[in-house]
Amino acid sequence: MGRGKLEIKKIENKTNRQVTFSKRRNGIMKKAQELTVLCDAKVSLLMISSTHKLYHFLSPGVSLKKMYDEYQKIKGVDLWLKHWEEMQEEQRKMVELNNMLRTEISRRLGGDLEGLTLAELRGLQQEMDEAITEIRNRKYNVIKNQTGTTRKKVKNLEERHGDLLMDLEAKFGGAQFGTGDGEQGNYDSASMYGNEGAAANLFALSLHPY
Amino acid sequence: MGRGKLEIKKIENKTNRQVTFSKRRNGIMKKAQELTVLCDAKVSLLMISSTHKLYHFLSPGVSLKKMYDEYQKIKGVDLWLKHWEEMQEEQRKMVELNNMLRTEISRRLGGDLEGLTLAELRGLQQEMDEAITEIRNRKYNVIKNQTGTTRKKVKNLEERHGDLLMDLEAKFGGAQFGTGDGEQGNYDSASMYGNEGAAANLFALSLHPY
DNA sequence: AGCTATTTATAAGC
DNA sequence: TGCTTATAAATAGCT
Repeated sequence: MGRGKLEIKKIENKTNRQVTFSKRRNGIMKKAQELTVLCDAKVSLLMISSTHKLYHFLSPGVSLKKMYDEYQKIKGVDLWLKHWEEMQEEQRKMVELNNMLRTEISRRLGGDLEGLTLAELRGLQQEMDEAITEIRNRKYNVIKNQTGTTRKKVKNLEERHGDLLMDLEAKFGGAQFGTGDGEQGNYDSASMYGNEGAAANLFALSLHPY
Repeated sequence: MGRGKLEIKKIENKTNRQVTFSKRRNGIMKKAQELTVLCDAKVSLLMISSTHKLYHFLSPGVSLKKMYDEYQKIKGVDLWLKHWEEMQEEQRKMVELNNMLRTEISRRLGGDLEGLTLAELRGLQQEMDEAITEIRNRKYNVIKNQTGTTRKKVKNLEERHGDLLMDLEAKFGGAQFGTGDGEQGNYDSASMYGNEGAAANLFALSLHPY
């Protein structure tokens, strides 16, 4: 209706579209209101414009929630409950996964070993031995790349000392050389080049269940 | 519009009211559809007749719940939305925690070590060394308590062999004796007492982010 | 459910 | 946005 017939397809001119939205919005709201009064009907009308503004009509004496409840009763699906339950299930799975991860860590800290078979224990130990090799390599790598602007000579000494330690540890594959009291002093002097702090708490993650 | 002007007030004649509802219902649905297409708007239209029948229109690509959410956001928060957001926040925290746990495990498998300082690496290695001692003890404990109804003699032999291995490993603090190929056969024979299977997959937890 | 005289809604222009 | 007006659409009352 109007001066010319309008084809029902998206109005590309933005201003035009907004004007038409405004006019038709009022029109449809009036229709909704009339339907409510004339036919004693309950109407809920929500409209969101392309500019994300919301307009709505709701028959007097009804709440939007009641309308949706009726809708759900008739359609047989409780939208809220469905979403709620899906979310809870997701949460449950995540807690479960979380606990598995905690157990994994705990085992790598020497706990939670009771349920494991011999083969499992052996696998675990092997994994950890291999990992320790990685950590040891990384450790010496850090020492080597320690960048101090001063005391370069000390650094070089430590580097050579580090190489020596690495050789020893590689030969015996054990932890004694990396963590014993014997070279504690040497490592601390390496730490002085910028890596002080935080170490004690880094792995203090609580292992209690969520 | 029509043969005569209609006053906007409830139509008392029941049949007439139903007919008018039917006609106008179609009209308003068409209007909603046109508004959707012409103006690129999202429209939700629910109508419940005086005979409790429900009719509705919903713009394509929109869910009723989304419309409702937007409405609630603008009109003020109701309990559902509040709970919903709380739940999402909880979920977010859990994902974060999960990723921290994964990193912890990954580090204990020899990965993700790049960001760590020397002191942190040293702490990590020490933790793992101590844990391995626990695992080793547990391992020999399992061997000792292996309960077989038959082949007791073999068990005893293995027990003694286990003690010997424990002594050796304790002396050198390394993994060579616990995981090398050398005694693989002996350990497998211990496994025969009832702990077969599952070992290979136990620690195969995926480490990809949730 | 059709028909159609009439009322309404609204497109285009200002 | 608001007003005007020519014209398209919707529909009341009837069958």
